[in-house]
Amino acid sequence: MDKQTITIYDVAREASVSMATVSRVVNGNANVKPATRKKVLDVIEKLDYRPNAVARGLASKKTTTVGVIVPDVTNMYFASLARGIDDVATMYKYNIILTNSDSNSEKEIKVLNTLLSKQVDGIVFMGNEITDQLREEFKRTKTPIVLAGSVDDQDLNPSVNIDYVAAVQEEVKNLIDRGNKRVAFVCGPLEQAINGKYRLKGYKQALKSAGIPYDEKLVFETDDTYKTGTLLQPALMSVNATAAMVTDDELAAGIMNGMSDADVTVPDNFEIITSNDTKLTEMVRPKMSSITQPLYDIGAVAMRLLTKLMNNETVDEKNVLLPYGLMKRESTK
Amino acid sequence: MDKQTITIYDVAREASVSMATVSRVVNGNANVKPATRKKVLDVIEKLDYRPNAVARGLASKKTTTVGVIVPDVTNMYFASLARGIDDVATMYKYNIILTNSDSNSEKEIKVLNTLLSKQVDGIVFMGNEITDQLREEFKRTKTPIVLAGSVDDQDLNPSVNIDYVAAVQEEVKNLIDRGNKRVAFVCGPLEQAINGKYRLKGYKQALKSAGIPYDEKLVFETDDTYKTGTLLQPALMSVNATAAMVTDDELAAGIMNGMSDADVTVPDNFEIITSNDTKLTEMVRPKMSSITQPLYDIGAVAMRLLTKLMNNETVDEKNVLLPYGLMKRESTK
DNA sequence: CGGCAAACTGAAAACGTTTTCAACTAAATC
DNA sequence: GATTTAGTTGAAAACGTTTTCAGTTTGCCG
Repeated sequence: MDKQTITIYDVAREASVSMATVSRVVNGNANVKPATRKKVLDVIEKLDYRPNAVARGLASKKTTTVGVIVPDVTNMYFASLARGIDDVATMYKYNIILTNSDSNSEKEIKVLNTLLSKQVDGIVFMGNEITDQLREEFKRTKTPIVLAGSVDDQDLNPSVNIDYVAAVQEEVKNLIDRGNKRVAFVCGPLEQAINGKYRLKGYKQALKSAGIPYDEKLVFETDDTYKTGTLLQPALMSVNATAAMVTDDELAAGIMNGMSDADVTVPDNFEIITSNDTKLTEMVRPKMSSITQPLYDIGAVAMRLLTKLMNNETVDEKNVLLPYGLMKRESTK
Repeated sequence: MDKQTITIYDVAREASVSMATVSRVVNGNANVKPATRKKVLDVIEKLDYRPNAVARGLASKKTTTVGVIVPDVTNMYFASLARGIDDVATMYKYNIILTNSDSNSEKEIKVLNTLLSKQVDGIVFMGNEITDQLREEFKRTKTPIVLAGSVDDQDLNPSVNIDYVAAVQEEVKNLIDRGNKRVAFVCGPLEQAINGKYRLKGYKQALKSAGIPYDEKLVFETDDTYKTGTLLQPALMSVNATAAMVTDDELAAGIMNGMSDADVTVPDNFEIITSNDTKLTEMVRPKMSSITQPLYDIGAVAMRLLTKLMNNETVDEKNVLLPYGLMKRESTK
């Protein structure tokens, strides 16, 4: 199937110049006489010539395409980041190849390699369990990779995040200060550094500051889904938890609805704080109090950082921490 | 920046064969002696050779990449479709370049052209207002384009949808049968054929069958956002509506919460039916009754259809209608 | 009006594959 | 053992750009 019929050569012939000149005007090179430029431009218009980006990519070794690896676009958290990434990518004339990994390390590696084979100029990676093997692959390539909303406990790659430890610590402290002696920590897989290393650390620190002993029974490791959340009420009650710090909005919404369905009123009899501040927090009743993260900006800043890396500009700070906030809504007292 | 150092030529030299042979084994061509194949494969392994997809694309005129144009990935409806698309794309060894258009016709045209310049093998388009100019661009290219969850009133492009007219008609009929004399129709922009031509038609037909005159005051044209929904309660009350057929889940959630906030209980004093059956319908309280659409499948089937088109296979049905359903939850009596 | 720098232009070599075509080898047929 | 045939292989030409380098204008100065 012929996608493209008109080449730079056709334009050159029609305009009685060389391909080199056509290439120059297409690329906005200054060294072209205005008259020549106009002539070429007219022919381009007339022939409806559209440069072939593949050929261009081969010749220039730049594809103006970046890869984006995301666990699941269907998750609002990642969708927001992806949107931020695409917007600044577009701003800098890049396109994104978006791939879903389902946080499956095998898929991640596979997809990383197909992205590299497609010669992307850079990669934004989201996903929180960075296996040794994946880390090796990261190291092996010269293509810049930045992590967005994702932490690697060994800070090898540039990244954009918020300070998860501090944010969780602060919120859990508030919960404790309000009289909750037994605060549950409901999270996604603990193997993911963001949960097992960072957020859990914040939780423990808050406990410690308040002189409350850490009780493993209060830690609920889940799969981060709404459905799972809805089923958690009995377990939460059985350990006498009166509040929960939850690491995912959908999960938190599930818990909240599970509570309501069991006639446990939120926040009077159970307080809930969630972590991602997606728009879901406002759509649900009661509205969920949350750590606020600039989701869109995390993506946007990550992509901006990547453009610098791709241009070999020096970056002052490799691991960016964006400010977080605490938004009190109706799921806390 | 050198992304790739090892070429097919290096492999050829190291294995003492020609590049043609290496190309053959890489592409699984049968005409290679097993011994040779093994030798080449070993060298590939040893050198960690990874074929350059850009060069391949130039030589073969196939990029194994498809473009996906979406109004906004952040909208769960489109995110679900996108996920379906990506999954079957991956299944058929394609990658997707994902771009957000914000339903802006200018952006759509621009993005379409950059996708074509990148030589994508096909395009999945989502967006409901297909301007004449866009339609022209569609016609001009030989690259196959399929519409997913999007209708063009002139059925020029292959598409995958549900029968919006019938679905809305059926739901509105149910509302009327349950005694609602004044059913509002709350929708996104009427210029979008899916609203102005299809859904509205279903609404009118239901009215007509029931012998109820069409009242323009009951039609609320909005921008499809949650926020707008929350503000709609007074207007809805002022026209004495007792139920609403809503064309977007977030919008519907907004309306519902707006009602609750004004102490109008749903469904006792106001019934709501929504249209997209995203997971939001279940997360909100009361859960929203909805037309069910196989969102993921619409994307998946669209992509599958596209693969056929890209292979020049004959397709039996160009405009696919997937089955819809009606899911009663708690926002209707 | 000769000379020189600056501005402009073109020829041709990359870029890393696929693909065609011809040539070669080994097996099969008679 | 000669001939055919099928199975393997390699040389080289595409694919559509960018980029280098050398060459040609042009404009300006004295």
